[in-house]
Amino acid sequence: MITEFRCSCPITSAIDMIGDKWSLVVIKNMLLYNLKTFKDLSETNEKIATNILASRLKALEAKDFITKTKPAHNKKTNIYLLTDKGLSLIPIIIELAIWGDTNLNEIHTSLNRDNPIEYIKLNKEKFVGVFKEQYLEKVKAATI
Amino acid sequence: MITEFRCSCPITSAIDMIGDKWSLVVIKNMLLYNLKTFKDLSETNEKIATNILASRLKALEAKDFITKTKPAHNKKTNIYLLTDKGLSLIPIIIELAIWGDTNLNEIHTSLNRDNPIEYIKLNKEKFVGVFKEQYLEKVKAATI
DNA sequence: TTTATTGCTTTTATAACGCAAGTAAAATTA
DNA sequence: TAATTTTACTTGCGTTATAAAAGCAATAAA
Repeated sequence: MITEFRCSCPITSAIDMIGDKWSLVVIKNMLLYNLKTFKDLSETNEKIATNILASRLKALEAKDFITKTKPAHNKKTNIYLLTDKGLSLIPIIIELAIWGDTNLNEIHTSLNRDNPIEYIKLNKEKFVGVFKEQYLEKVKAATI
Repeated sequence: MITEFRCSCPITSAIDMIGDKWSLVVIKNMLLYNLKTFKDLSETNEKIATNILASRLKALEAKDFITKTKPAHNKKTNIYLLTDKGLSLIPIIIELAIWGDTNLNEIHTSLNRDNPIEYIKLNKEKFVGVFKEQYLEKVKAATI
């Protein structure tokens, strides 16, 4: 999967990089639910097919959004973690969350209302940092 | 093209609605360059195929992101305009612009540097309103 | 009245996605 | 230690989405 850029517009180019059906969904699940393994990521509500997940993880690693490492004590399980570049997508994910929450509740009645999205809306900038720190803290805690 | 929601996550659902390869690109071109006709939208740098454009405009109208009207004095040209719901995507588009500008310049050397994106970064919230007002003003000016 | 423009549709081809099954290596259980 | 399970994929094949090119009807301009 080679990323080809349609033109020199940064918006269109951003969509060329992460605007497919699955990339941001995978990154969201890593970020918000702290999912790290192939199995975890394959068992989410979105029900991604394993071949698609495999190809997407490979592409995300090639684009430096995630890293793939095997922990010393476990030769079987791969650990996928978000890089700084992956974390730089948080503002986009937050805007998608706000938009979805605000605009899709009428159409999509089964939308999840458990997220404290009102808080996020009022403090967007703050939550970019909050999400990033939370994620990095969880990663750190799991490593120790 | 029926939108089916993969699950009840607002982020995934937002992607289900506008996360295809073309929807946000078409909306961006309407918003930033004030493009209104099929011809205008088919002649952008992205070089969308006319069959894709036709299907995307139909879907965007069905989802209430745009309206399609024929002006009284011209029975040939259709005018496509963004609705309030279409304009509600501005924050997402802004984040994509900022992200693309910040992260893609090394990879994608031909990225357009003419946009005053540094201003936008420093005043995100303000520019959501600015873009919306600019668009509505242009539409209004063209109607009179 | 001829020609050009606009807004598409149709056709055909290719790429992406999705389901089901299979596989290999590691880890767990009997 | 052997058998089973788990994890992380790959493979094959059918379906859907996207793309390039051509065509066409209605309107507008010359």
